[in-house]
Amino acid sequence: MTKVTEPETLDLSATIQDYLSLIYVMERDEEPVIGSHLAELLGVKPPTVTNTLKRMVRDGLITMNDNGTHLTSRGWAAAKVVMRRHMLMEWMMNNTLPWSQLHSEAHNLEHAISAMAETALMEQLGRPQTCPHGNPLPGYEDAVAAWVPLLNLNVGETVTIRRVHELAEENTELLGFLEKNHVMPGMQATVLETLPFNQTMTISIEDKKVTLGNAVARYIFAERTD
Amino acid sequence: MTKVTEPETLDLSATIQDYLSLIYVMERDEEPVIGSHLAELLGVKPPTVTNTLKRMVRDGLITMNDNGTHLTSRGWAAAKVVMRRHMLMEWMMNNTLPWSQLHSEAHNLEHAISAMAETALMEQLGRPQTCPHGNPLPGYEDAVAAWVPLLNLNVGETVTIRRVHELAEENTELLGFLEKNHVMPGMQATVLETLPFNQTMTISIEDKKVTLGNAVARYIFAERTD
DNA sequence: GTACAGGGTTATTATATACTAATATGGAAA
DNA sequence: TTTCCATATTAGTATATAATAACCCTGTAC
Repeated sequence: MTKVTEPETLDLSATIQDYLSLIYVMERDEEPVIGSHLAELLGVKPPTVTNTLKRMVRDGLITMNDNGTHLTSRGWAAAKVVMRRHMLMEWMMNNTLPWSQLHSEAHNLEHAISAMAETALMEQLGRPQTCPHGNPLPGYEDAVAAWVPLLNLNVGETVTIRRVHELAEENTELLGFLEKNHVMPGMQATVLETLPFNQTMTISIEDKKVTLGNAVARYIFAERTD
Repeated sequence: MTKVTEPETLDLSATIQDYLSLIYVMERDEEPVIGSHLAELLGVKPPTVTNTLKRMVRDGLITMNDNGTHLTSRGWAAAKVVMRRHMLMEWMMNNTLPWSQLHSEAHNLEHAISAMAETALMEQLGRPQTCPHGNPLPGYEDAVAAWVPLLNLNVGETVTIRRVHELAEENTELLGFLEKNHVMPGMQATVLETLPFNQTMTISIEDKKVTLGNAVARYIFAERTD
């Protein structure tokens, strides 16, 4: 059992926490941190991002140089707290709201929960290793490492859906579509057809066909069942 | 069953929501709304209150004139939403945190919960009429009208504790003291002694004596059991 | 009547967060 | 080479929220 050594209190605005969690995901996935991408994802204009990132550098949360933009150790620690709180809030609302709405609800709640509630919830929920979308809690990346994007599967393969990536979670409409079609962790799926030239693939879940765009199929992970 | 007609979305900052709930309690209890009291309760300086109240007038949430400061109908509606969300969040955390910490946790969560989650929780919790401290949800003031302040009781009376008033809830230390001494809704209490000259009264709960200051006893309500 | 207390305000400043408009820059396309 | 696109930045402005310093009422106590 990994010892949790993250800061108890998070004296950061909701805005900064939002920046931190996005940068966290990019860094974790070894993607470059691009300001205009942040602007897009955060729904603000690029100058706002420039400005805010400057404050984050000033406050020792990130560094910016030729090497790109990266979290400092302080930034990592804070970002982990935000991510974990987000995921715990998703679990907390799991019996109250539909799966496709957990993310957006938790996105607000994550900034409002105390360290004490975080700790109590972690226990109460049985120390989960993933969120309800299958994304790993900080420190449990290994638990999801073996799952592969649907996009990488071949026709005929049967798998268990395990994970819908954070970046796909940002799109509530998409989540609703996935939920309606049972493209959710735990469901059994078979690849029926791939149409690379069309940028789509079709899978079958519970005897229903679903066609997914490749951009989406890249962000859904499954466990091979061989 | 009263039909709930409050606005679905609450496009107000956490700050404004805080002002609204304090003013709501004052208005509900027919106390005057005094700016410096707000400053005290909110932990800000009076000029800040002046400023913020001006914005609230501008935004049609309150009126200020010779008649005093009062909620508009829009202000009432918004304040009721905030109050209800606060109380629902207290119930939501009720199995996770100790009673004395529900209030401060919910104080943050209340600004983060969506209308949809509010509705779902209301049902899931069985449409409660009070919060875990016994304060009435907006529209259910009648449910608590018969309860009397401990301060009004006579020596020898045995009652059931029913309510710790919102203004007492603001003091987490006090709540901890009350919890430790079982001064909580549902507990049986007997008045042992009143010392008006000393501004205290002593009650007994579960065979333990507790002495309360009158300022506190005024804010704790009980049900007479005759 | 003076003085003080309680309540409230104005004026000024600061910070975080956002915007628009304009500019810079590196590489890819024409 | 010239143009264009993606990216980032600077300059200037706005709003909500806070602070401090200073001042203004209106009673009440003495």
